[in-house]
Amino acid sequence: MSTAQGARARARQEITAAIKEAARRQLAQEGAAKLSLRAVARELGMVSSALYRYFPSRDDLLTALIIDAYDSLGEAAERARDAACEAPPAARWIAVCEAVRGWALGHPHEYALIYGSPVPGYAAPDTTVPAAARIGLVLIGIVRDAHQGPGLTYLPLPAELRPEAERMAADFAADLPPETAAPLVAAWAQLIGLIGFELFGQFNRVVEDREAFFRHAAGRLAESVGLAP
Amino acid sequence: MSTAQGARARARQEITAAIKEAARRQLAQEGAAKLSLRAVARELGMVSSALYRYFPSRDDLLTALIIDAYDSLGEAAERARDAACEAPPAARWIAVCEAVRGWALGHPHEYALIYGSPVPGYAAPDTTVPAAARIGLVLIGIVRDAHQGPGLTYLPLPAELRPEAERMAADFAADLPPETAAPLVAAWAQLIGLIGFELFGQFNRVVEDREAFFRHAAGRLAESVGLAP
DNA sequence: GTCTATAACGAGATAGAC
DNA sequence: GTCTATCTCGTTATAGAC
Repeated sequence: MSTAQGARARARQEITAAIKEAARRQLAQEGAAKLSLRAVARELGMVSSALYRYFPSRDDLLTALIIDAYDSLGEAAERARDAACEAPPAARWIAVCEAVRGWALGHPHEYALIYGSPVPGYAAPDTTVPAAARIGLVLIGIVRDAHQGPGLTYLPLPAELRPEAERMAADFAADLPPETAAPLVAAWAQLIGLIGFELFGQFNRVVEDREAFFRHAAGRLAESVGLAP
Repeated sequence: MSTAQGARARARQEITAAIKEAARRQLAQEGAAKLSLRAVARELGMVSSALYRYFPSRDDLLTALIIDAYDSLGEAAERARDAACEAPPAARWIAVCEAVRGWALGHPHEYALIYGSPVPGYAAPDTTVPAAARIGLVLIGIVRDAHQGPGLTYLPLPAELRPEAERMAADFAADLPPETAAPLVAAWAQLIGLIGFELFGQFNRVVEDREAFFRHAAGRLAESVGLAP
């Protein structure tokens, strides 16, 4: 009986994975706005109503794809961090940035899904938050290591930012000085901005040697969060 | 006869403007991927084939919207620059950044059109390049003023970035030291990244006081391109 | 209980004849 | 420019296979 349940559960997982895979293909071809359950079902030789056993609605399928993308990106970042665990924090920071860029170049449509324009009529539920936070936690962790180890440099907080900085630090980096909270969040957004510009074509005819440019920018981001060069 | 032609030209311009306005409304509701000439025509009480007198294809309408958006953003940036022409370069830089953010918050769907995910099946033609460059020229101009006036500080170029930096400087900032080229381009991408994160909801539950956070980040971007604080 | 298939709904897009 | 016939879509109700 447990075998039968195991087999059923396995089949269910396989079909779920096949649905998501087909949906990702559709994502690449038509974009998230046009993701359609019927087209996914057609590609799998299923009937559209059968998909509702696996995803209660089209939006739930989208949510699953978003969570998968965040997790895939987070995993790539964590692997890069672990591979560079012997290096000083600034080098580890750069390695993680390059891993994020590498993931984005390898998964452009999933990148667009999570960091591109919102899908009209869709609002990501709170269940996406933990997956979305993974990459942020990796970046915070590197700064934390530097704070507990070789040291962190930071500029004094301007008065107008102090309340917000203290709130941010209390929320997600209670053990770090509040001076680092805003630069960290800004560096995170700026990292994604750099990658998005490359991915979405804004660097065409502007930046040629993208690797060298990005490595340098990532290094300056590391400095901006207080990591010693 | 010249009167008649003038009236005709005026009517044509008015209808063109009405079409773009309706298309922008559609953009806000359905997204760029689903922009359809038919829906635009319906909203205007026209027949879809009549639109082809004004825009040869859906892609041409999209291109016109993109150029308009870049121009609108560029104008906002230029106005902010001119309004702050008495202020020191760093303050002018921040004023321009805040104007860009203000424009984005006021025109989120046009922002998504130019800086968000690419529209599947659409490739922006070269005719969009001059409009897209306007905002960049404003930022470069501020750095140029600082270079010719109060002075600019910059770090030495790492060897691996020198060829690319010299190429970039020769392309769009021949009168500036090559050391500033890469930081300028990076700051431009990072500025858009910051704004995109706020606009697309990544700062939900992370940044509360968005104005203070952004002003601080813009100030640090100014420093990153060598403007004295 | 778990799944797939059929059929249908209301809404909307689309192609082509006229 | 108009009309119609035929597509698409998400979603649900229902029936039946395993």
